[in-house]
Amino acid sequence: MEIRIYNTLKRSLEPFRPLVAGRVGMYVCGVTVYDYCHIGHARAMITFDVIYRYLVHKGYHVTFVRNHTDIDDKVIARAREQGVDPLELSGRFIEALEEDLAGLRLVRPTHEPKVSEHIQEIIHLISRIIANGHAYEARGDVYFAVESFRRYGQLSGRTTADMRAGERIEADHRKKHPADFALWKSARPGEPSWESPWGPGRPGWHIECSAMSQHYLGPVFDIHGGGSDLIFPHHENEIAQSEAGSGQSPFVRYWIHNGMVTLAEEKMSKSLGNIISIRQVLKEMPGEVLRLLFLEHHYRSPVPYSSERMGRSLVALDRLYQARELALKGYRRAGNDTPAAQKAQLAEDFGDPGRDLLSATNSFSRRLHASMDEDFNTSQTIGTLFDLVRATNRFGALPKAAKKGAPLLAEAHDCFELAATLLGIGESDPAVFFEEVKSKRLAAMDLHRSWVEDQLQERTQARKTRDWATADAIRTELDRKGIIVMDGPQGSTWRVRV
RNA sequence: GGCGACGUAGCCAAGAGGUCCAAGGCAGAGGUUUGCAAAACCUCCAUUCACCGGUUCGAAUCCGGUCGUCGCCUCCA
Repeated sequence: MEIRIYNTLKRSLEPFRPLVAGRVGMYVCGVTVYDYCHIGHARAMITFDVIYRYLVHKGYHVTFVRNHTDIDDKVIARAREQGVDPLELSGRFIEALEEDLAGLRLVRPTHEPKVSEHIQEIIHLISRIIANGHAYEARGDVYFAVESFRRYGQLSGRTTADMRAGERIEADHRKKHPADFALWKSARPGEPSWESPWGPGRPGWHIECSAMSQHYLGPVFDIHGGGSDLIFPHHENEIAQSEAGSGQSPFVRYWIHNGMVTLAEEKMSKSLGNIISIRQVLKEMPGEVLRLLFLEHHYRSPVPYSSERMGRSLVALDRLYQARELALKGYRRAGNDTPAAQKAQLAEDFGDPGRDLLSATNSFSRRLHASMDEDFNTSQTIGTLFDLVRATNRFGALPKAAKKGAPLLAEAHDCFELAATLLGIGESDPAVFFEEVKSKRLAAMDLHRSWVEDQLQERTQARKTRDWATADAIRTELDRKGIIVMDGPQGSTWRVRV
C-alpha cells in the first residue's frame, strides 16, 4: 500500500512518491540549544521519529537529517548572561538534549549537523543567492529581497503586500522591504564571528537549514518537517533561500507540520513562560507515557497537556504492559514457529477468546499498515493496539492459556513487537517498565521501597495467621499512601497508584 | 484585520458519502474472581456527530451560512 501524506504546501493529502524510488531524504528542524528542551520540542521529535520509523519499516532507505542550531542571537544572549562561551553553552545543552531524547526512546537520525560546523556551506549559499540577484549587502549585513522572489508566500499563504500592510515594527532602514530578512549579520563586538566576503559576521536564523539540508540531501528532497509554528517565517524563508540559491524548485516535495502542545488550552511557549521541560517529565514517569499521550492524537492536532492526562496515559500504558507480559511469557514458552494450522486448531479449542485473539493477531499487521499509511494516523493505530491488549488479556485469563495456549500468546507477542518498533511504545521488557514506574512514582511521592516492602512482609505474616483485621489495616494504610496491594496465588505484589 | 485548523458520549480521541458496527483510552454501573480487596475478564454506557439550511436514493463525512474554540501573522517545535 502507498502512503498518503498531508502536504502543507498543497494543503491536501497526496500519495507519497519519493524523488528516487526506494530512497527518502528527510530534514527536520531541530532545536536552538540555549536551554533545556521542553515537551513541545518532544512533540516534534516524537512525531518525526515515528514517521522515520515507519518509512524505514516500509523498506525505504531514508537519510534523516536533524540539525542543532548552536549559534544564533539567543544562544549568544544566554551565554553572555552566564559569562560563558556561546559554543560551550550550546554544547552543554546538546548533551542534555541527547539524554532527554534517549529517555523518550528516539531513534538517532542519520546526520545531526551543527550550524557552527557548516559556516562555509552557508557562506557559499549566500554568495549564490546574491549572484542570482535575490539578496543584497547593506553595511556588512546581507538581506534576502523578498520582492525578487515571485513564489514568496506559497507555503504560508501570504503575500509580500500583506506583510507590508501588517508591519508593526518600524522597518530597519537598511532593508529594502520590511519583510526582507537577514542571511548574514555583521559581527558586533564580543560576539563570535567568522570571516566572509561581507566582513566578519555570523549566519541569520533561517539560512542554516537551507545550507545544511542542501549539503546532506541535495537541492531537491522529499520531506521537510517541523512544528506548525515554523511555517512562517522560518520555512517560508527557507524555501525562498534554497530555491533562489539552487535555481531549482520545489526545494521540498512534502512539507509536514506537527501541531502544538497546549497547556490549559493555551499554547506552551517561551513568550508565555509556561514551559514544562522534558527532563521534568522524565523524572516522574517513563518517556513512553509522553509518547503515548502524543500518539493518541493525530500529529497535526493540538495536544492539551496536563498531569491528569499524563496519569491517564500511564494507566493505559500500564495495561498495555500487562498484556505484553502475558504475551512475552507465551513467546518464551512456545517460540514463534508453531504451524498456522496448529494455531488455528488451538484457537478453536479455546473457543471465542481463542478465536478472537487469533483474529486480532492475524489482522493486526494489515490494520496497522492501513492506519499508518493514511497520513500516519497513530491514534487509529493505538486503537488497534488496544484491541490486541483486550484480546490478549481475555485469552490470558483462561485457566490453561499460559501453557497450552502459549503459541497463541506468542503470536500476540510478535504483534506487540511490531507496534513497539513502529511507535516506540512497549519496547521495554515489561519487568523493566514496571520497575521504572515504581521507582519514579515512589520518588515523586517521597516514599521508600524498603518501607513498602517491610509493610508488605508484616501483612503477609498477618495473613498467614488469618489475622484479617491487621492485614486489612496495613493494606488501608498503604493504599492511603498510594500503594496498591494485590494478592495472588504466588503471594502479594504491589504497585504504585498512577 | 489577513491566513489556517477545529467543534463527535461525563472527559480524551479516531472515523471524511452507504456495505463490521460512530474505533480506542479514562471515568461510571452491574457481574465473574477474591478471606475481603486490587488487577484482569464479561455486560452496559452517543437512534447520534456545535447549530441552521442545501446537494444526494443516502451525510458525522460534500457545499453555504451562523455561533464557539484554537494556532500563525513577533523568538518559537
